[in-house]
Amino acid sequence: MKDLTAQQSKVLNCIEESINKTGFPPTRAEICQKLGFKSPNAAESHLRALEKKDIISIAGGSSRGISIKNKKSSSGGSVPVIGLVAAGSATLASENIEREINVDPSLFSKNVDYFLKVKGLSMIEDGIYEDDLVAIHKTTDFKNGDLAVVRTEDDVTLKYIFKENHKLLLKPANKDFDPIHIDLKNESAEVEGIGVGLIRKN
Amino acid sequence: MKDLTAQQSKVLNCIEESINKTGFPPTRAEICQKLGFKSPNAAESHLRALEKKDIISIAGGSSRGISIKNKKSSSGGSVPVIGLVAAGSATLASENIEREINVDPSLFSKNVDYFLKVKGLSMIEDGIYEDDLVAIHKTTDFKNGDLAVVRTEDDVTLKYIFKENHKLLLKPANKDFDPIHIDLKNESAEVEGIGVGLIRKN
DNA sequence: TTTTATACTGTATAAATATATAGTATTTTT
DNA sequence: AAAAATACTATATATTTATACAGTATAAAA
Repeated sequence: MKDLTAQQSKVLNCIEESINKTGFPPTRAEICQKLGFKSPNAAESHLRALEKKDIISIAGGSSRGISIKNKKSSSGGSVPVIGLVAAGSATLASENIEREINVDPSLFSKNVDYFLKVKGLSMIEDGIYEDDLVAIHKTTDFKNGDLAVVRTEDDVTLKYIFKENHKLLLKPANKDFDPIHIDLKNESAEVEGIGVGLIRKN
Repeated sequence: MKDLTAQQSKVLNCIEESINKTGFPPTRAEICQKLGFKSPNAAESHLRALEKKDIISIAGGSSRGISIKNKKSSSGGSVPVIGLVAAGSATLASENIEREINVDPSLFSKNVDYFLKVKGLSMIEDGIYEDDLVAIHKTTDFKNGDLAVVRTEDDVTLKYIFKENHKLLLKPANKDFDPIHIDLKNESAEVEGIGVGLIRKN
């Protein structure tokens, strides 16, 4: 999905606020009043930009004809939290799920299938701490440098991944930890997913 | 609650249908069209009856200004995201809100009033990066060592806070940044809230 | 470099809309 | 039996509202 500009976000937010508060979408003039614009065309053009980006739809020829597209279901997505130790086997089996949390699926760039609770300090230099919840998008695809959940023959680990031909490099972000080199000719390794975000509880 | 007549129920149903289908309430004319009335006043008087029975409210002087009363509370926890630059003034004013995200309120230890989008690298050594969203619980209370949103005379900043008598220490987590010392006898500073969590989007 | 997108002000107007007024008729409540 | 509510048609109009057109200016993309 295309990113919204700061102003477009404000307009979108203004629409949401209006619907929540009054029960119906705002007029151009109301958007202008709330955001301090002096011309109705300021609102109009932002609305058209949002429409172009498929965020809202505008019913032609009717007042307040704005509706927000792909509204998520009320409860939002419930996403399981899994301990890193357990991530190896049947990842999403219920016995591995520590809890479920509700998150806005639109929060992260890609769909989040589960949160991985981080153990150890191997990624600490890049701001990933013990007990942080790393949002994982399940996929076997990755680009070099992605943060990946990798299942090796005897472990599951969260590292930066680099692949060159049959050689896999799993690189930690901690100088006290050594990178892991895997030769796919001799050993097996599978990418379970990539990290697309992080949640930390203080 | 007073009972609705058959016609009033039809009109109410028509309103609900319109909101579900289009995202906004109907006009008088649209109600007439759907229910086969030939005069806009037919719809009007039914609406006034529904208003009198406290089923709906009608916003005077605005089109489609119908809203159905006692609706369920809106989506779970919708929490605004605010840029650090804007955090100073009218913090939660709509023009400062970049977007809203839905989060599980139980996710963090304390109630989250807003997310602060981090600017700069002053907390990078403790895993708080630029554009991270720090979950802020609005309060003026704090303990020494808390991560606090502090409004000084000319800035708003996110730092570790330590207070001893009239002296305030705002400590960054980056050796390239100097701690800020504030003598409350000479300068003013206010704690706007404390950080209770963090969300990062990759 | 040119084009496209963003981000507005300012003015104007056709169309959409709420809303008042004047009726008629039936049903329900007091 | 009278008053009030219901349930409409019909017409009119002030206001709201969407929307087009003409500009200016800046930033980003091609």
